[in-house]
Amino acid sequence: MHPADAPAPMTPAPPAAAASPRRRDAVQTRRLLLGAALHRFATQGYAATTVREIADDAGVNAALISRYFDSKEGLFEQCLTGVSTELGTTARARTLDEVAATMAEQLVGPYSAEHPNRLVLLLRTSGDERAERIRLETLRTYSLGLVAVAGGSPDGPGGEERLLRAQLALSVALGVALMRSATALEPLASADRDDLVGPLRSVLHTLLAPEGRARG
Amino acid sequence: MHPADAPAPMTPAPPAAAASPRRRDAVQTRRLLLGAALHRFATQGYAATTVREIADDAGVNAALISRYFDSKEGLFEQCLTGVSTELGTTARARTLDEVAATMAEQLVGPYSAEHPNRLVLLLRTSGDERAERIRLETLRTYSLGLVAVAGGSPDGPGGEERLLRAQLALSVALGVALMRSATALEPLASADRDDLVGPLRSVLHTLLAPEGRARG
DNA sequence: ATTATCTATAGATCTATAGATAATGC
DNA sequence: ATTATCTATAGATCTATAGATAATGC
Repeated sequence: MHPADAPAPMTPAPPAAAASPRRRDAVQTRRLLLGAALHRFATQGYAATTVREIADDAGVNAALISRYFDSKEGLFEQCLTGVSTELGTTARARTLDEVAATMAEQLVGPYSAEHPNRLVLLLRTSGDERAERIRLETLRTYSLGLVAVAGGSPDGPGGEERLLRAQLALSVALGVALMRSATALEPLASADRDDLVGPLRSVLHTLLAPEGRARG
Repeated sequence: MHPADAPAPMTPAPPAAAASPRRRDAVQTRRLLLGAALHRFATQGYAATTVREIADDAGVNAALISRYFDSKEGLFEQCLTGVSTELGTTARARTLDEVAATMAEQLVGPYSAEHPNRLVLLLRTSGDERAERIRLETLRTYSLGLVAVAGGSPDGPGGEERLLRAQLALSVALGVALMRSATALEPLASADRDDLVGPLRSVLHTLLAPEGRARG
């Protein structure tokens, strides 16, 4: 009931039955760790999360984080990479309305509630240079994509302003994501897809639509 | 030049001259600690910040944090309280355009660049219950204020949607603040007041203006 | 004498890792 | 024999605090 307390492990963990034999599946273990890490890092941030928490959530031993990801830092980096490619795949929207719909879904997600939005990971920092580059590159690509969907170009006259506006639009999505993840402010915290899609559409059109069509 | 590296101390610190005698000003020390803490907590978050960093920035001994604020947690709480009252005082805007102007100024601030926006503190969590309450209350008050400025009421038919939209508007400001503080995404990161105020105004009107006037 | 400040440190983490244990494959 | 997993722990923090030091006021 208290979403901040104990994020359920990705898998109900060893069902505590008669001492089940050791699981022994490197691929699955890697997956479980990534999932648990994504959740913790997104919810609490990098520094506030311990490798022990992640391992416990995943139901495996903490030493395996070093084994499979070298370090906590390496695990964080892999989480970022995951979100980045995931975003790349999702970016199929061809119109601003589709972008709004996608954003709304990402905000509410199959995740949310217990499972926070993966987007917020793009606002979490670890201090690591390499992670920083991944994050920046992802945001840059995303905002350039927005400019393209809006039918503009980031070059030429007015291009920089279009890019700025796209980044502001992106800030909206990330801001909402973080607000929902970091606060219990109602009604925002429990707004559903349909509550969000309308306002998001308006904002996207206002910021990005070619002049003269501010409202969808 | 690297804003993330070494946030300049609030005061050039002991000018390293011939061993100056101990400063001895409790009020000033408290102020210096609060300022340094605000900066660090906003930039790095609670967990990633050490009391030692804060004390060094302020140019005083770390033990004084316990003395004047009981604990790191107490210091964080005081920072939040500060931002909260500061926001209360600023909230003099009577129109959406004034709100946009205020937001733009807060985003660029007398702070920014080296000094990050204080707003982002509202998205930083420490896990402490009391801090959480302060934060939530501040956000609630702010969003209710936005509804009022827009000439609406949070009660009655459509009231909840107006409140949701106000919270989305607030998310925009906080999202932009955090983006600028956490990433070097250009042109957003170095946009100035004038670059921001126009788009912000559009967004505020879109989200909050009484029907029919989407654009300023 | 009072009180602001600093020194030194106890106690509690937290990450990373060396080496032991236990499944699986041959 | 190989390799996934776990145990145990070294070493590096980090916070909080007891008690020493140094300004100021009387």
